[in-house]
Amino acid sequence: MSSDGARVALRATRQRTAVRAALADGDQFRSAQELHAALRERGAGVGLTTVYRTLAAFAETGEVDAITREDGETVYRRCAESGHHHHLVCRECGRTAEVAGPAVERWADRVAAEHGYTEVAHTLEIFGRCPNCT
Amino acid sequence: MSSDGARVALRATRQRTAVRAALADGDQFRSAQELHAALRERGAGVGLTTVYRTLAAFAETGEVDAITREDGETVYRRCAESGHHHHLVCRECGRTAEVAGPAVERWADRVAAEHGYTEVAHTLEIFGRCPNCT
DNA sequence: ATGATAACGGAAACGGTTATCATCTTCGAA
DNA sequence: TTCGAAGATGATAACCGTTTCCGTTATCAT
Repeated sequence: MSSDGARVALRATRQRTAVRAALADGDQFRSAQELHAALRERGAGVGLTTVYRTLAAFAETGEVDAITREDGETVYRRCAESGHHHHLVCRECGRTAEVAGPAVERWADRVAAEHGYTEVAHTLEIFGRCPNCT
Repeated sequence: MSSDGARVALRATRQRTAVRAALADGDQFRSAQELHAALRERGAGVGLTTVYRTLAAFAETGEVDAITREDGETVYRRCAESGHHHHLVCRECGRTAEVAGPAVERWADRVAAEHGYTEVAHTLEIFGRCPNCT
């Protein structure tokens, strides 16, 4: 059980700072490629590879939320709430609300346990049309 | 005189029959590529493109379940239960159980309504390690 | 049987993501 | 302050599942 990957602090680099700054710029979910383009525009060039690595690392530590959209692309946003939560996403404009559902977590864990499953995780996203777009 | 855009029945082709037969062969979720290989092995050659198209069409009509795994690959299985349900998937061997969670459906709808969202849909998959693989 | 058109399928393109590997940076120990 | 090992970077090249392209073939109502 030496799987506590987030033990060693990440080194402080210009690139990681830049990615954080870019993330702080908005509260919408954005793809790695969009963030890469935004960084290039503001003059803080960061390699695409590094953007991917950095976002993956941030997601690992919980510093950002990462969700996989229906088309398979992964998008990131700095986390408003800490801890486990889900998202209510407008399929028109992308507006997102974070929602917590303790009951759902318990339900998922219980169902999995009833079937004898271990190391349980789950994905849950709610899609709809937000008030503005309705 | 159809009252709406009810879909025209799909034509009966050797390929669609073959894909159905391949799906009937097991009850695990399989990828389009796996099904394509299985079809080739049993001598019923079906183009990869056609396998993709056929599976997408079947998923559209509800004839098969399609879920997107954590790595982004889409996998298919013929549907055991009709109606809305979710899946408990072993991330090791792919074994799957279908689970219904009326309470979760209600929760999702309620949360979305509270935020003013309409035309609500949701995705929910539970991943874990099944008894055999633990 | 016939013709309109749905379906097919091999090849090439696509697009997001990851691997490679040579080079540069960080940071703690001396 | 200096030094160097481990960490981090990034341009490029794969990778891989999926979709598009488009000429050919099969289906089915008439």
